[in-house]
Amino acid sequence: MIKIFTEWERPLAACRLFAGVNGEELKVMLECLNPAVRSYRKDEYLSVQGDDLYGLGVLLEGEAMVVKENAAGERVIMAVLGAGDIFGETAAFSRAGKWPASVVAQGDCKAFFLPPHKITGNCQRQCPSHRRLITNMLRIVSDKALALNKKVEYLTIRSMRGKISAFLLEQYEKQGSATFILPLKRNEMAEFLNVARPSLSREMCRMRDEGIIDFHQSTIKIKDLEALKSMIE
Amino acid sequence: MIKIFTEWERPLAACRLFAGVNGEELKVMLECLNPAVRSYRKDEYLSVQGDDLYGLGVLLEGEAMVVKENAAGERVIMAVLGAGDIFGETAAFSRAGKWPASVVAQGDCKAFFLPPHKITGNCQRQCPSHRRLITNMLRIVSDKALALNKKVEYLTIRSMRGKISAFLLEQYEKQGSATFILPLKRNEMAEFLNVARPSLSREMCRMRDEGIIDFHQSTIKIKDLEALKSMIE
DNA sequence: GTCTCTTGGTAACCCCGGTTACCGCTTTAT
DNA sequence: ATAAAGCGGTAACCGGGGTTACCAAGAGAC
Repeated sequence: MIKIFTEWERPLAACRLFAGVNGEELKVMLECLNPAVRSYRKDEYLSVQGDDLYGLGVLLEGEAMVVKENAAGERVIMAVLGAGDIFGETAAFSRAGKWPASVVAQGDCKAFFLPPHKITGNCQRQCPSHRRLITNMLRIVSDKALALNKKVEYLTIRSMRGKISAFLLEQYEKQGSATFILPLKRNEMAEFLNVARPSLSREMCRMRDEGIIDFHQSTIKIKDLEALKSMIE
Repeated sequence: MIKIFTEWERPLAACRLFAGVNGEELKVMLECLNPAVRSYRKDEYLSVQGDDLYGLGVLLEGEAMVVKENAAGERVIMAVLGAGDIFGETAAFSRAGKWPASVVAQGDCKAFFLPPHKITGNCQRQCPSHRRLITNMLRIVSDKALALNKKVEYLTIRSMRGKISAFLLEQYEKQGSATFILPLKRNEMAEFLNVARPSLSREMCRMRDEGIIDFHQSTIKIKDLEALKSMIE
């Protein structure tokens, strides 16, 4: 499968699963792993929540969204994936053999899937970096768990102001400026925070009227940082 | 550290970190890992949210609670630990070097901590089972992530009836009988579901009045399973 | 025994935020 | 260019559930 290596060298090099593995070794390992690349169109499902999971997913091209549907049928955005990102990593190595969430293509996508035993098992050729895969996975899954922890933090905030403030503060810290672009549209942001879209609009406008923030479309400006921080309580 | 092995053989054998490692090998590995055992009294903190994390925790004796405090100061119960359970596993192998939650002793406890490099690094003695530790960790952390996913599912249910129903149904499935004992007191259950305690009482009583459930203290009986299931929506 | 602490049921109040519906603006398709 | 779809602000309505406060029943402690 040298084709995979040459055609998607960049996303693979960026993939955290292969972190610390140099080009030549990566080529050897890919032959060893021998994954099958599949193509998807916009809005097509790379995986469906509840379906049997036979391997860890690696996104080579395009953008996809991890979406969780709860018992009430409400959709909650879990993550947005880009080229080189992996998905299904939590379920692949645990007891449950089902997809805990769905992955939907946001545009045309290409991806491949790796059965977990290809990562944890000893490969016949004894690739020197094979062991590296396991420790990489350990780190990836740990980070994932930590991100979920963060998600729980958001969800346990009871008031909407609190959620909005926590979200804006995180974006502010991530982007480093008091004026920044929201990475999500209103309905996506509402979905992420698990609130109703009109309620979100209403509350954000109130906060604007009170002089705490200012915004225009996706451009947002924090005017009163301290007030924002105190909102979380 | 043979003392550790002989004194806590049972909890260590039950510990998922050492799953698949037989007694003799375990003894050798413990000498290699050389952990320091620490004691705690009831209500003492084994770890404090936000503090620097220097290692993965292993509970040898007693019972402890993993508690997360959000920005609003509300406490949310994340898990209850028993002898042989580990904690801090998510944070230990990720980038963040801080405890994402606190661990509080529910009674007198004993525990030890293992720096992550002792698990992922090559040990000088080349213990045959050392590699096993890493794959065990991978599975443990994956399960953890999946459990957090479950937690997120609870939290994304908007109505209180839905939360109560989901919780009772899970207990019902776990305990296998329509009549069972709730593992949490009312205030703990309220904390777990992230709702106010009086509101929980009120709603449970309504459900009783409607003939869906019946209860007395911690003993609860599901009278109308179908009705309960339909509540989640 | 009585005192105190914990646990859990109850009721009144009222606010936050979900629901619905509508409208104007922007983007994309044909 | 015009239609169609998506996005986001606004307003009225009202109910779920948070808050507070009080009380009753157990559970230890002494």
